Amino acid sequence: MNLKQLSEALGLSQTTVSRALNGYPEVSEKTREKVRKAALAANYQPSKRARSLATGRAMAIGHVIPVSTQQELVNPVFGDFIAGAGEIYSAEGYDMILSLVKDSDEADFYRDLKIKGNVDGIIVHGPRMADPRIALLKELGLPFVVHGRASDIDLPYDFIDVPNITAFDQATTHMIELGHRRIALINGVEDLDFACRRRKGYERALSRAGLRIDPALMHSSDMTEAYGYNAARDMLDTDNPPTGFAVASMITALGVRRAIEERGLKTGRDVSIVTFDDDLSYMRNGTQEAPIFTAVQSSVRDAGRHAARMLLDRVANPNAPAAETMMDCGLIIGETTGPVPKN
Amino acid sequence: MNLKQLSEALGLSQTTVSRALNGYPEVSEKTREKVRKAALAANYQPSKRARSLATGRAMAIGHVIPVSTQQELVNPVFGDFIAGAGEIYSAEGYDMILSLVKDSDEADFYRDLKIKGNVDGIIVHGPRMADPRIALLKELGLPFVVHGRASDIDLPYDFIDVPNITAFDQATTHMIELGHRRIALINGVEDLDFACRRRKGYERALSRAGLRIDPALMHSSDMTEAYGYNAARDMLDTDNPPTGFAVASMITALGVRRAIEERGLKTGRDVSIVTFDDDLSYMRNGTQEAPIFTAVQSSVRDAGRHAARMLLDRVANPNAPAAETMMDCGLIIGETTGPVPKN
DNA sequence: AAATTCATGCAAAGCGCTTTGGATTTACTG
DNA sequence: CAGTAAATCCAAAGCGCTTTGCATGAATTT
Repeated sequence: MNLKQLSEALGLSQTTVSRALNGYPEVSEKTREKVRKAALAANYQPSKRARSLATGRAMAIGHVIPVSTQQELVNPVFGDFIAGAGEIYSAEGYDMILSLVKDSDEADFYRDLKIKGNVDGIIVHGPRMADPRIALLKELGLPFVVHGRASDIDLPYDFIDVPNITAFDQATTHMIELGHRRIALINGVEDLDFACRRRKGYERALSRAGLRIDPALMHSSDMTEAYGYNAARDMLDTDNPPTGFAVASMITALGVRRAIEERGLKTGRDVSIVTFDDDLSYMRNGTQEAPIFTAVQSSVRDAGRHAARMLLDRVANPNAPAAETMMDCGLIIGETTGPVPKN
Repeated sequence: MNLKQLSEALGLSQTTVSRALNGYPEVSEKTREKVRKAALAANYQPSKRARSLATGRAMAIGHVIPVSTQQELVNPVFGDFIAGAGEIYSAEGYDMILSLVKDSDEADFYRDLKIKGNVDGIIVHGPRMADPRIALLKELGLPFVVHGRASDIDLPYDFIDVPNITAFDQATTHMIELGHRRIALINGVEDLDFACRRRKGYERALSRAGLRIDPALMHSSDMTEAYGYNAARDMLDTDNPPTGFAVASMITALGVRRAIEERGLKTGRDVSIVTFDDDLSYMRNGTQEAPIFTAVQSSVRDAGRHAARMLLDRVANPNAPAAETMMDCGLIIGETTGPVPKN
């Protein structure tokens, strides 16, 4: 059933039927109601393809997920971010198009995306320091919102981020206040902007407390469970092990805990952990029960919702001034931190 | 730059240019080469919208991800599955459209998908027992591949699955052979087909060994970390605790381990765990280093790749006989299992 | 009653591509 | 060299929708 058939069945022109269905004022309420009923009865849905060709709007948003070439790692936060964004899209009648792109050939990919015109806008994931994508997208005129931020960029652009510096300052300071002096940082890959900021926050807290920044205590890699385990194990097995860990993700923190427990130590008593917690749906920490990990927490799902709204606004209004959203990020105290042990 | 402009610039008709670019034989190699070069130089890409309207093919595959209404839980395996599938799609020029749908209004959703025509086929995720979606999709004539399987359905349909029964039989038998007699099952939600099968495998192994099937040792819920912890804790705190756990996902198994260690017990010595392991990229178990968890393992990313290929085949050839693919699933021995402790 | 506005509906022109059916040119046969 | 087949290209008709520009008749005003 298409428009033509429906309009013939109704004895109306395609124009009128189309207008009736799309809420244009040039059609009487009586006709509109009649058309609506007929459409419902005939199970009529306008073809997305035809519609978007005619309107020039794709009614779709692209999510471009960079896949790090070495590891082929998919960041576990994407699932929840996308779930959040998807809620908004489907409420607004937008499709979500997902593309996983090797970080090597991203530039071409964006260019093609614009030309092929199958999306109205995109969400940029995993921004790096001074990320070149931002200038490119601006130049292409393809609406976008960055999930995260890219430092050292002059252009104004839309982004939504968590206060990473503050968060890791807070996390580190919390341990400092508990008496910890040797605090390790188990960070993500530091050409990613968020990781860089977390490191800055960590360093700021140490400096404020007059503590030395020790490169031997700072690690940076893809945030897997194994990485957390390995990094923690190596540091714990030295002569002068850290008593606290600031960790960039729950998954990695689980690995850290594994290393701690394996050494016969007790997390929270012998060694403390504060982690960043994206509030992943299958790994809730304190949302339904008492928190396990002491953590700086911010819901990535909420971020997804918010980012989607920002992008749809941008699509609707390309010339509005750039919007910058900062998510809330609170320290929640769980069982993985405690006063530094005396010895 | 569109077809018309390009063809005018070349002094050729749109037909010829289109044919040249799409590899039709009616155009000389010389012309084709000339056209190709011009297209490249002008950065020409055919509009996806227009093309799919003309051809009737959307060049897009839909992934419909059911979101359980209570928990709003996104199964962490989707990320990797989609990463695998995405590789294939992009190699074949297909887009991937993701939709998260509340399991309540799925039927309508599929119907609309077909009518609106924005996908050529879909992957069905999270099949339940006797899942009604399969009959519906057959009836709609929308090509699909099921990730998993739905029991009790007579119709032939394409699916890719892991041998869940065998896998959990094997996992359970492994512990039985180590002397365990009280083995708990920490399963997913059992109206999902895969969970039901895993339970069958578990029960089969127990029965074969002449062990009693004890409902008190069988739990079923959304596979979160907290669920694993809670279920294990409750059972371990009884008078007659299990000495082994068969667990349906790594995430949940992490929770089980947490409960074990918290009780001052050592995993693998005092209590054993065998888990199902989807080989998630951020939680590798034995792929790069010695395995931590004893597990029945099957790469969900590979499954994604394979499912995508199956679906594209189906789209190309709607009347081929139904294809059923069974993934490999091997038991890998890690450190979380050991002989039952004597006491 | 004539002049003006408003409400309602229509025909037709795109949107940018693919593809059908034909026309024209070139190459090949006997 | 005429006659046929093959190669090469083109004009134009869709695909299913939105939207522009008009036409019609009803309602309102003077």
